[in-house]
Amino acid sequence: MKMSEKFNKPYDPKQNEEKIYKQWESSGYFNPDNLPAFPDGTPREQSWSCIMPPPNANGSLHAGHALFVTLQDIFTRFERMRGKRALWLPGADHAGFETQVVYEKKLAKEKRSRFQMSREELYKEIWDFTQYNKQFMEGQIKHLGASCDWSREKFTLDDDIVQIVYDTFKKLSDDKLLYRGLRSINWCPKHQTGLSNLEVSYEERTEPFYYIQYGPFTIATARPETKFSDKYIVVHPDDDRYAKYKHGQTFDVPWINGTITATLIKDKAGNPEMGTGAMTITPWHSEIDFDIAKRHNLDYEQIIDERGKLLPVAGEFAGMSIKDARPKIVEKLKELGLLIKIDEKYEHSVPLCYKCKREIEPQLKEQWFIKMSPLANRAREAIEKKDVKFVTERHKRIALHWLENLEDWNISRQIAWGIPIPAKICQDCGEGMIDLNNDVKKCQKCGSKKLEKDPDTFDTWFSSGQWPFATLGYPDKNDYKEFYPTNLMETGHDILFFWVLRMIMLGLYRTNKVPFKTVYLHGLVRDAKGIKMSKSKGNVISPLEISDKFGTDALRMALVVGNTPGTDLNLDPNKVGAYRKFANKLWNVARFVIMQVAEIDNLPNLDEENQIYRNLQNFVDEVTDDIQNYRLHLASEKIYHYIWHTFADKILEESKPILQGDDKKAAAIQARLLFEMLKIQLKILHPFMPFITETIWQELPEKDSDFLMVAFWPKK
RNA sequence: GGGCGAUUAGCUCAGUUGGCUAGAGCGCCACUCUUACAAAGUGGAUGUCGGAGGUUCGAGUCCUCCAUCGCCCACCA
Repeated sequence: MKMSEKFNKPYDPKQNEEKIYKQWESSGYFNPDNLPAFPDGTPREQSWSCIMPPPNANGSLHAGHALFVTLQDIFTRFERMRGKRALWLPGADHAGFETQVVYEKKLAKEKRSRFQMSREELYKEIWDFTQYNKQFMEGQIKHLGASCDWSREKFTLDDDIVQIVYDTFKKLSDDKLLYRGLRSINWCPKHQTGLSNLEVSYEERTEPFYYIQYGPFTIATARPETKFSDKYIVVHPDDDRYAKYKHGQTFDVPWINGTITATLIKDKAGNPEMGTGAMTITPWHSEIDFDIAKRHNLDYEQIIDERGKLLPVAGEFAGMSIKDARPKIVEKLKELGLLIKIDEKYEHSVPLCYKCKREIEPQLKEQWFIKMSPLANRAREAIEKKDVKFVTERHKRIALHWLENLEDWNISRQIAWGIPIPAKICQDCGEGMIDLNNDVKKCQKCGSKKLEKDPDTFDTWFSSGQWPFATLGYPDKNDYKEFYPTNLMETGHDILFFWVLRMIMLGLYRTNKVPFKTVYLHGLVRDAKGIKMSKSKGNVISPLEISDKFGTDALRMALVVGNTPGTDLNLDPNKVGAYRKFANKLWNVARFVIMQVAEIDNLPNLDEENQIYRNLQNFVDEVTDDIQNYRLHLASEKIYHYIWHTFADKILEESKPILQGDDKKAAAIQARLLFEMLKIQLKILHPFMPFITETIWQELPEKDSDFLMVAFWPKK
């Protein structure tokens, strides 16, 4: 036997990785349907599946993507080697709002704006943009070694996916879990769309709190600019200070733009602890106020427009932005003698658009809402019964808590980029009607024929929340029957609420089964110093650059070793460098062992009773147990340590005298031992460092499968 | 206002159900170009495991309190 000439030193990842990936791809083994049978000829029967969280098709991969690709690939390769029909299904997400925001930034750079374009033009442009990104992204995922089945790849805007999403929408309506309602929603004045509660972030601010004379009352507010037409004053029914006034009593109140008639409302929403215990309400721009108005059947009026400017009701202030108007209004209140005092140290949290950080301006809008509590209750039950298990106990607790008091979910978005909501809106009475086949011609409520298509699109999470069963072809495709429920959902803990829990709720709702049996949540990938990566800070580490420099295998190890589930990880290039060294170490170990074997003509059989060999088998069992229990951080470190400090440092060193001694038979036996041990080590390391292990495997003079990728996991 | 996590070598972090004479990588010191490997090897220094109590034969690991940092949740006019 002779060593291949390309078995050079040191190990060069670039020379091998791309080539190996192409070989894997053309082998067809990423597709579970093509996997070879067991050595004794029995076919693979047990299935295992994982759906890839579809990356947003709006940019290149970041370190977080590299982490999930690595983790999921490890599990997939492990299960495949254990003889399962392993399916890892890849996809891409149109990522509605997120993508539109990215695209709007691009437009802004080009001095363009979406408000100068038709919806159709915008949609078309973003479509081309995502198609380009999607392709680019797939190449990057391949670069990271992902052994996913590309033949089953899905996009959230594929026709069959959209059809399933529409069916769910209809079913929710039939089951009375969907309604169209006028409600206060989180409106972003910049992006011109409503947002779900999850898409609002809060910031603690200290702002002035104004005490204003309102007839016989003193009210307190942080937002005087909303108060123009306030004509209801609300106090708690049990507030003694106001016991002398009666519910429904009216007062003539000198107000900002003249005298108005105010009505007293006694409602439990009034908080005696807050300010003076008396407040006026602005139902159009506050959810609480709107709820009060509904309870008492009060009038409401829009004060601020969608762009955050004051409407004509503001009189002389009309057309001004809130920010500009506030000090001027305060000035006028002062002139009118209505301003009593200002508390400068009022601390409260201000709702902001999670993308642009502008203040959310609540607006009343007709939107589609999903009633969450029935869905949430089922999800809680499934989690409590452990139909869905969480690898990290604390995320389970967080999940259960979140599911306890879920508000209804606004799934309407006023953006072009997304799945259009299949509905018509009556222009006369405002009734919204589901219209899957474009055959609703007149209003089901008032009979009017003036119907318009609902211009809105779905919240992107409404469609991605159906991803597991939709990608597998619910309800009748073979993949659905075989692979659903999936085994593993691996994703970032930051989208536990956005995605994971929505999938559990919608999955249970649609299929009566949980969408996945186990949830593994990883943390955020930060930079070497533990600072969150961001483009503005300029500390973004590109996984592709790191991979080019150190090799994908090294990057993968750096992402896994010491990275406990759910905890944030600092990605330090030095750490990646350490695993490049390890790759080189393994390379040289393999060279040495193959060199020894190459000098022997007839290798004897392995002595399976050999103690060193048995120790390795025990070690394999331990590592197998770690992987099965999602302790990749331990498994990877142990394998690293075994290969370097047990096998290379001790076993190989102690073998040298035997190998080079006079007893040729003993040398041959020892060579066989080392060779078999090398193969086992390659196998158990393969899920973590697939490229180098496969490269070495293909240089072996004797192997038990054409590709290491489909070799069988060692066991006693 | 509620909840959660972290605090271990100079730095970044592991340490699964209590058994650790506490580990890894990087960094540091000394010596070695010994044909698997200088992207290496051999040897070495460095820690009252945030603080105070407690449970235990035994605690980095469990309990209580405290301190510092970080995160999440919550319709506080």
